[in-house]
Parts: sequence; C-alpha cells; structure tokens
Amino acid sequence: MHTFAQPGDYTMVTIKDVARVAGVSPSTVSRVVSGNPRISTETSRKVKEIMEQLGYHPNVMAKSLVSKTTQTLGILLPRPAEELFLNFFFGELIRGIVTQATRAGYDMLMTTVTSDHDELETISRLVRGSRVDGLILLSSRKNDPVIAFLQAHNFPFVLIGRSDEFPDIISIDNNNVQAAYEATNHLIAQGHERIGFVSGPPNLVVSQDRLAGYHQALKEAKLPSKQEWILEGDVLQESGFRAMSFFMSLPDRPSALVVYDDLIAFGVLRGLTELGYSVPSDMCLVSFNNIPLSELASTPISSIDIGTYQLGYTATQSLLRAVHGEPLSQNQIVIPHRLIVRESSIQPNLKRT
Amino acid sequence: MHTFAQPGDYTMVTIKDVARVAGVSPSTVSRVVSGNPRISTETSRKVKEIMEQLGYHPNVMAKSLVSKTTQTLGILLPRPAEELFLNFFFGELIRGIVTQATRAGYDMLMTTVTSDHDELETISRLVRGSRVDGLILLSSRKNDPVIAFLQAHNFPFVLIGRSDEFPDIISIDNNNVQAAYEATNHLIAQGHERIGFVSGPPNLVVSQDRLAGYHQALKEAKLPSKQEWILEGDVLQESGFRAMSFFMSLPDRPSALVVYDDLIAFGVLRGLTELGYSVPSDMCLVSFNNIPLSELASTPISSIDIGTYQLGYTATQSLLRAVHGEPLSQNQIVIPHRLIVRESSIQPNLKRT
DNA sequence: TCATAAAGTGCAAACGTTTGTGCAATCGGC
DNA sequence: GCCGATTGCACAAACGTTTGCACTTTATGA
Repeated sequence: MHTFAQPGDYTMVTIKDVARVAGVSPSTVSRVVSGNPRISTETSRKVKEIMEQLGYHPNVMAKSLVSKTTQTLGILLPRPAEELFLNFFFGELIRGIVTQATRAGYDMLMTTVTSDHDELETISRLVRGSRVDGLILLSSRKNDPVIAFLQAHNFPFVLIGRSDEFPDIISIDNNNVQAAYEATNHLIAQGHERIGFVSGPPNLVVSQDRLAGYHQALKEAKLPSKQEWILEGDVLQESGFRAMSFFMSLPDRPSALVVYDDLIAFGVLRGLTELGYSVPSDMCLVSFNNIPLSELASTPISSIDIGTYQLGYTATQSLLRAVHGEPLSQNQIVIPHRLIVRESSIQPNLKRT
Repeated sequence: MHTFAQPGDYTMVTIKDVARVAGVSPSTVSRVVSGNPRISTETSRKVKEIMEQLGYHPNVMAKSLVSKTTQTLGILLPRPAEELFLNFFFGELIRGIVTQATRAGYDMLMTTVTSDHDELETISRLVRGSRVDGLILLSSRKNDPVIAFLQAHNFPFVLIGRSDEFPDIISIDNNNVQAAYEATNHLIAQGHERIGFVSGPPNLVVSQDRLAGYHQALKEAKLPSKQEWILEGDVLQESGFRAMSFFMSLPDRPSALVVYDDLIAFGVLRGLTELGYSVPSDMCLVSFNNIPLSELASTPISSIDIGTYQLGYTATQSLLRAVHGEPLSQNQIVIPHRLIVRESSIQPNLKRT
C-alpha cells in the first residue's frame, strides 16, 4: 500500500546545508537570498549555484517567525446565506484578487466562518496568531463585529462593499446609487413613466443603494413612485413568476423594471414569458452585474457592468499599501460602472419624450 | 494621517507571557493547549483562564516550524484560459473545498501560475518551502509537469478531474463517459435518431470523455454517427448562432443535440431562436453541469448535475487522508451525476420508439 | 609606513513553539 | 515506614531563519 511522505519525511535542504557546501556561513547565504549588497558578486554567484544545485527553497515558516511577516493575505468568505448572489461573479472577483496578490509575491488564504459563534474566534486565530498580514472582507453586515474587531486591533483590512457604521475604513465599491440612477434614467429616456423595481435581499447595503438610486431618478424626473411597484426578488423561478403575476395584474402596471441582479432578471424574464408577455414590448428590463449569460438570454438583458475583476484587483492593491504602511490617497475607492444596453430595454414602439 | 500597525507593532502575547502570569513553565502551557493528559485538571483550568484573560493565540508559524506541519492545504488555480468554463461553478467548488477544510481545522491557500515558465517554481516554493501540507489541482493538461513534479517528490495531492498519463494518482471526477452516454440515451428514448454533439475545448479530458459517451450510445443503438454533426462550441453568442446555422442547413440535420456545457447550451438556444427555430419542437437539447440558470432559460434546459459541491468536498476529504497517511479505500473516486430533465429535451409530438 | 576607512564575512542571539528527559512530590502495597 | 511506581511539572534543545555586531582583510590617503 502506497502512502505519501509524512511531514518530516522530506529531507529538506536548509540554509545550513547550502552554507556547508559553499564553504560560507549561514548568514552569508541568507544575505545572498535577500540580495544584501554587502556580499561580493563572486560569493553570491557561487552560493546561488549551490542553491540551484541542491534545490534549496527557503522555509517560509522560519522566515515568517523572525520577520513577523507572512507574505499572506487572508480572504474571509461570506457565509452561505450571503454567498448566493456572489457565486456568479465570485470566480472573477477571486481572479482579480489572486492575480494582484501573486504579482506582489503574496499568497491568499481563504477561510470561512461556520457559525456566528466562532466568527471572532476564526478571525482571532488569523490575526492574533499572525497568520496573515492583512484581510479582505467580501461582505459586511450591519454593525459587523468583524470590522469592529479588526479596527480595535488596528489590523490592516479592506472591505469590498460599503459600511455605513464604519465610514472611514478602506473600502472598494461601486457607486451603486449612481449606477441605479443611470439605469433608471436610461428607462426614463426611453419614454417610460411607470417604472418598477425588483430588489435583492433587503439587508444588503448594495441592494439598498440601488433602490435609493432608483428613487432619486424618479424624484428628479417627477415621475410617480408607488409602493406596489417595488418587490423583493430572489433567484428562484417561482419568485419571478409570482412577482410578475402581481405586477401585470396591477391596474396601472409598470412598463419597465429596474432589477437588482442578473440572476433575478432571468427569473423575471422567464416569469413574464410564462405569463404570455414579451420583453421588451410589454415590459422593459435593466439589471446589474452583467454576468456573461446576460447577453445570451432569450432577450439579451441590458445590465450594468460593475467591473468585478477590477474590484478584486484594486482591493488587493489598497490592502497591500496598507500592509506596507504606505499612505493611501483615498480610503474609499469607487470602481466605475458601465451600462451595457441590450434589447431588453429598447422598446421601438415607445416614443422618446 | 492614520496608518495601520506594522508587523511587529503588535504586542503579541506569547506562551511565555501566559506561563509567567500563571506561574508555570512554557512547556506546561504548551501541553495545556495540546490537551496533554499529564497535566492536572487544576493546572489546566488555571492556565486556560489566564489564556482567555490575556487573549492568547498560538503563533502558527512557530508551531509549524517545529511540528513540520502547516495545517494548510494549497489550491492551484487553473490558468486563465482554462478557467472560463470553471468560472460558473467555481464558487460552488471552492465552497465544498473550504467547508471540509475548515471543519478539519485546515486553511486553504490559493495560488495561481502566471506563466508556463514559473510554473514549477511556484509549486516548488509551496512544496519544498513547506508552505502547505497538500495540494488540490483544479485542472490538468496532457502530460502535466506539475503532476510529474508532485509525484516525483511524493507530495500529497489530489486532482479534480482525470489524467490519462497518471492513472494511479488520487483523483475525484465524474464518470463523464457514462453521463454523456445517459444523456444521449435519454434523447434516443425520446425517439431521436439523428443526434448531434456540441463539444467544449478539445484538449480538455472532460470534453473528450463526454464525446466518447455520446459515441458509445449511438453505436449501441445502431444510430448513424456523422462527422458533420459534431461541432466545437464556445460560450460566445456568435458561435452558437454560427453553429446552429450550419446544423440547420444540413440536408439531414440532427433533431437533438448533446451539448458540452450549459453556457454553450445558452448560446445554442439563442442561436436557434434567432434563426427562427424553437426548442424543443425543432431541436431538443441536453447539456451538462446544471448551473442555477439552466432552469431559467427561455426553454428550461435539461442538464446533467455533476455534484459540484460534493466534488470539492470529497477531494478535500481524500487529500486530508493522504496527508495523514491514512489508507484510501480507492484512489479514484467517482461523484455520481444526475440527469435533470426539463423542457428542452421533451418533444411532445415525437413518439417514443 | 601607519593609521583609517571600507568591504566582506562570521558569530550568536532571537523569533515562539514542541518535546524528550529529568527531577520532585505523592501514592499504594507490604 | 520503606520502596518503587506514578504523577505533575520544569529545563533545555531544536526547528530554519534573520540581523546587529564584531572581526579580518584589503584599499586609501597623508
């Protein structure tokens, strides 16, 4: 029966081995590795040759122990409930984060919280046990105790998103209010006067922001805003059907919808189709996040691209500056968004106002 | 200007601090932490109280240095080109991995390879620098040098997928041949006799496997198999349109398609619609991966659920056993799949044979 | 020619743990 | 009441690095 090498089975080649073979002291080898200028080029060349020959790789743990730096950034995954919506651009976000981290010579450590109870325990382990040099938060809740803890310990971290209770922390976000404002205005410009909104989970800041932008646009255009035109959606198909049954049965039903998320938009689209309505002639749609499938929907969905990759990339950049103690020109960075207009929001037979 | 604490700024509370306050030796504290039975309950209680009071957390680096174990598993992200298809169930896969790892007290480290050139360098750093205890590979190429390297060093790793050149390594995969066989038979059972195939990237093992299962089903049913009924697809919309233009223009065009992936199926669906055909009456579809949006397509898409979460979860389980030197009952584990039948493959007006 | 400086290298302590060994105190059996 | 075993704890070495300091050698300038 084959088993793998166990920890300790490996005959690791250490800095001492290199030193012995090269006929120098361990400290000299260390200085060669770190590129210390006080080592002669001749010695450096020789030591490097031996390192190559012996297959030497520095032991990260030993290095971290003395340098008190881990070259590792932590990433706290959202709990399952909050994860659903993230899932579809999670990969893209991670790609942005890991790319920038790798480029800077950092590794990424992922952890998740299993229950509310051990939440701070998990963070403590990373922070106080000096496991990571900084932390990226992928989501935040109202009065998030994680943020409070990190701030109390003055530990470097960035939030992808926004927090009302902690406005000064480093955070990377879209301007979701503005984005929703533009999305709504786009519909208004098409001549729509009755515009509804299908929101996401009401406790998410981003969902609230988009709703606010929608309201703002309506108000500025002096268009009616009705409570019954605002519904909460989720990704499930029945929900889309139910929501649309409700909307379409209203005496003064909306002629266009701003939808919180592409996944919900898919449900909405499908619900409308099942009810015998068509998009965009009976109902126009504009949505958010611009997932790759948006353009492949039965009616391609107009969507706000939020620059997911850039969100992750920039977050990591900011975090690294914070870790290195470099000043940030601004603590809150806004990633630009872009409305991608597709068929779902273009209604040929409606005149522009 | 506010800056964060720098490495070293933190006054870490160490095992010695606890020992001093508790009036015992550091070794006793260490044994309390590790639950050594030779410590009296009284001492243990007292030490734990002090630890709590002082907010002590063991330094992971120091611990790793002596124990030669990192309590960390590495995960090698596929290079961007191979990542595209993974993206949509990437989140789900990661969730399976991280959940199981966390439960076992392990952290997950993510790295990516930036270029072919530094590929082995990256792995070496992790493996020889004893950064991780084991590695999860998310994809493999033909004659993958990474696998060769890990095997040569007898380092614990698992592959999510399959490798022809290294059949004995620990791997977790679906039976994609069987899955495609069943998908095809499902169409055959509906009475279809001309069945086409839209494949994925031809260099991926999974793509080849699914094609093989398709061929096998046709052969067993003694149905015709034509070269021109097999096309390579990608996720782009134009590709779906082009592929369908081609198929539909054939004198003996297929009446049903097995499609490599849900994303491609969306493109195919859209291409057919644009050409004025409808699914399932003009063309039936069955696809793979069962992403959440499959059921929300204009015609809900029949799809093979591959148990993505379980794939990640099981991979981590196997890896942990390997890391601990525990025997595996089998090195290759197959995660069961399940055909989810939806409208896209049910053609009412076609009689069952 | 002799201090003086500069360059190159080695020594040893330190980082925060774990763990083998040794020693003192307590216990049980006779 | 003595001896051997058991229990509970402390000592110190070790893990693989980094780095301040000291030391030797060579070059420089008067």
